[in-house]
Amino acid sequence: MISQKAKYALRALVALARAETDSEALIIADIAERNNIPRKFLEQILLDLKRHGILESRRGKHGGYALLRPADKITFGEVLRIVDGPIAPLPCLSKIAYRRCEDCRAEASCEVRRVFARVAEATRGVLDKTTVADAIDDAQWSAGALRKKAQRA
Amino acid sequence: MISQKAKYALRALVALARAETDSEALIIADIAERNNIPRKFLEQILLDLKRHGILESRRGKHGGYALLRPADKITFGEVLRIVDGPIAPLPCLSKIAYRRCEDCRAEASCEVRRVFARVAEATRGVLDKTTVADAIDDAQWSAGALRKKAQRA
DNA sequence: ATTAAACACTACTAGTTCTATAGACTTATT
DNA sequence: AATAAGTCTATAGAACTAGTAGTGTTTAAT
Repeated sequence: MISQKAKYALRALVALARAETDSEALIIADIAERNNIPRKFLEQILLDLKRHGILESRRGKHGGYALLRPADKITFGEVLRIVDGPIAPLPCLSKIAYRRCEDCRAEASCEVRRVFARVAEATRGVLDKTTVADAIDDAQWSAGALRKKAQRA
Repeated sequence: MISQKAKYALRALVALARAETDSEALIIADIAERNNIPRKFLEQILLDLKRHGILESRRGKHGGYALLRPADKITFGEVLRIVDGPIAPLPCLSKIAYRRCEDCRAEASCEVRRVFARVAEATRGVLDKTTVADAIDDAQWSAGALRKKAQRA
């Protein structure tokens, strides 16, 4: 399960990506209210995303948040790693924070690790390839439209 | 990240599956010691797996634990659901414990949900198809042996 | 019948993480 | 100067994690 925080972060990014189209900046209070996110909690999240190079902000009147990069350059995986930490199912499989499983006798021959290496690969295959822009596109498509994407790709 | 408990459970099952070949029962203390698992903690875990139809046990002298089903009928997914609860990355995507995301305005059009539905599918694709027997086989194979499995399948 | 070996069950706990909330501060606009 | 917005730090309750402890029950060997 991803955290509530990650869910909020991703919802906020989707909202900001939609606003991007009209090149308007959004203020925290609006994002929070429109997406059922506790305002003060969202403040921390957006600030964190800013510090990690996902968002930019302006203070004062007419301030607000906007994407720093285009929505098709922000992957779910990147956001998740910032907000929730490693995606890997085991510490010994993490790219960003490798840690040996202290109680594991021999990592190289660990059966559990081998299976979860495949899990990690599968989830990264989705998360590191799916961008915020993709998520918005998906939502606009009806069932039949999936064919069209396949054709384009 | 899966819990430490799940890691212990899977390691214990691998040990039991290996013992199965020689049709011997293993006692908790041995499994614990040989796999670096706290003994009393493991007791709880194995008991839970027994209650869920994965293991059988005998009490008293010459007692111990054994797999109730053959190792190729026990999937990682099943074990994980018993020990850690739902595998799904969002409550609204869980098969065994569906729960609406309370703060979500419209589930059907939720962009985050759509992306994680693909993640869920990918991880289930591995976890529900990989058995304890597979895990042991994998570990015995050298690199080239992967080809052989593909041929068999 | 006793004893020892093993599983069965319940309760508890220290530490950590999650999900916020609160409040003071800084910056920009009007 | 007043107001609207983001920035930063601290705190706190609830839930979860990873155990530990202790007692009870069953089985087999003597």
